[in-house]
Amino acid sequence: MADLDPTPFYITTAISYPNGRPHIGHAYEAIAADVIARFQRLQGRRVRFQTGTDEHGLKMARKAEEQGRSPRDLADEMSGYFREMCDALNVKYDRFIRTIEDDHHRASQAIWQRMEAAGDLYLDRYEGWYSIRDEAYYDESELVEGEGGAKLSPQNTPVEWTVEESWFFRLSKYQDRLLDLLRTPGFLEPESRRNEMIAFAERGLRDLSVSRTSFDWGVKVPGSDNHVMYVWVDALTNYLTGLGFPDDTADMRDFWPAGLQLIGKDIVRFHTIYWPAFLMSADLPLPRKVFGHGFILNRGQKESKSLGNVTDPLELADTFGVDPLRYFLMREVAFGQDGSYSPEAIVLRANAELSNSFGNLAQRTLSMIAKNLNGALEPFEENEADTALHAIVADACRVSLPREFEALAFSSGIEEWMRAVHACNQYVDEQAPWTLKKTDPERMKAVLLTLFMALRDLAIAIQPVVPDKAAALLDQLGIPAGERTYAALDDADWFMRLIETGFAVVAPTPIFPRLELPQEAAG
RNA sequence: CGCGGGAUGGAGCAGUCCGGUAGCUCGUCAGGCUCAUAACCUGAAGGUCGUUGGUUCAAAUCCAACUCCCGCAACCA
Repeated sequence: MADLDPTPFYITTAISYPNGRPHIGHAYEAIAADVIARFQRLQGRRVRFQTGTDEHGLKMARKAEEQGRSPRDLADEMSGYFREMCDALNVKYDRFIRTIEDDHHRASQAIWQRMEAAGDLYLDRYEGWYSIRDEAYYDESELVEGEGGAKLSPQNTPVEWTVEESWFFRLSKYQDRLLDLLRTPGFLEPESRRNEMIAFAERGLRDLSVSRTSFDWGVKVPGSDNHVMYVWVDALTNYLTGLGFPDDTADMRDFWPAGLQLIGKDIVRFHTIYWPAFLMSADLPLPRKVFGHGFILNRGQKESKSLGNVTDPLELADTFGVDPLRYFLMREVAFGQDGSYSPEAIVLRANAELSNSFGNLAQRTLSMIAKNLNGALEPFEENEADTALHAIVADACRVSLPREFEALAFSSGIEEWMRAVHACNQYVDEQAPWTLKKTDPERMKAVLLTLFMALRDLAIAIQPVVPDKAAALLDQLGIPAGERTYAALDDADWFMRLIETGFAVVAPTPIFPRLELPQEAAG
């Protein structure tokens, strides 16, 4: 049956913990989610995309104290950087959520009460070896022995046996259902992460401490004013908050459960064990898919403040441009695995594929049309070579790229697209329109307009990855804003309609100028 | 026996689940073209797919063992 009713699709990123500024990893996740959101929109689906910041918890409170200001003040400033990053990278969220917001507190308390009503919360004591300096509990087995047999944390800080009153969540109760869920194909990808989580759950799940009394920067536990919720309880709930939970809103009905929750590989456990268990307890549907992407390494090393190799993603965007950066990240790294970046790699990839292959194809084609056809579009007769090229381009744009993107295999999807680009350049060379200009102007016209049509398909297809650049090219091609969806790729009449509008190609300016390696990076 | 990731032509990476012409970007060499962003196109050289053994008509891909590399305190996706 034809899918006339567009299926709603809800995609979320993890919300970022803003106790530091955004780094390349945050940018990567936001960009990937945005690419998926744009892709699904082009497919005709109703998409809702949420990202934001997770601002509660001890680390934020402590950081604010260090700086002699309120946690709220710190959160306001830091959260702003994350929002700015999204805006600068052309990440088009429907909501940028902040966990300090009132509706989020309300939603978190509501899910808490549902878990409590289900009999899954109980008050007990949290006991263990606590390091005041690390602000963390350690297991007996993690401790090391210091001088005179003193017990020390793995960081060589003193620990003492501490007892704290805490609410617990009956995670153990959900072990079997969670294992079933984790074994469900497609729920957790990529597969390596899935195996890891199954192994974790099989080892046995212990009840989870879900409240703290040692600080108050968080969501208050209903009925226990001296407790705040463990940050993950409230953080995970953000995905519901944005849809209006606990109210019975249209957004909740349409968009929950989420179609895809995109997260980093380090927080897979929270999203595929704790989160589904909370949802089961609250009797809410479970997300359809969780994907744990890999890390972006700086020349093969993890970025860290101590190594001093942290790069501001906005600097990268300034230096290389937003779209080339987006393209690089989606093209260079196999989604799900770790990847590596460097200024050289970005310049190399963007120049080779965007500037030399695709950008130059557009430039040479449009220049010739402007120069030799006065920019005019006309009906023409297609020969076998033209038909063959059309078939290659159409297949890449309508079949291969969408298939790969649907599977979150962005790199191979783009590779398929590049194949079509190469086929176009090859076609230009074989047809040699500059020769036809003298020998067979009619044939030259057919060649140039065949390329024009190919460019339009290629530009439409690649929009999710390089939205601004693709739009600029589609503008040069005169494609109306409303005719740039994937459905338009199946429209057989667009070219005739465009001709009728009298649109004329003007001498183009390069869409993807070649990038230069910055001086400091070159040395 | 902690957990996980990785080892594929000169460099960086796909492919491994569902065995069957080893793919991509860059680099090298030779040629073509001159419309175009010193871009484009063609051809060539270069790989025992970490090691060893096994299964199979057939293994980068499945099985077993082994070697080496990288993460796993904090910052942190």
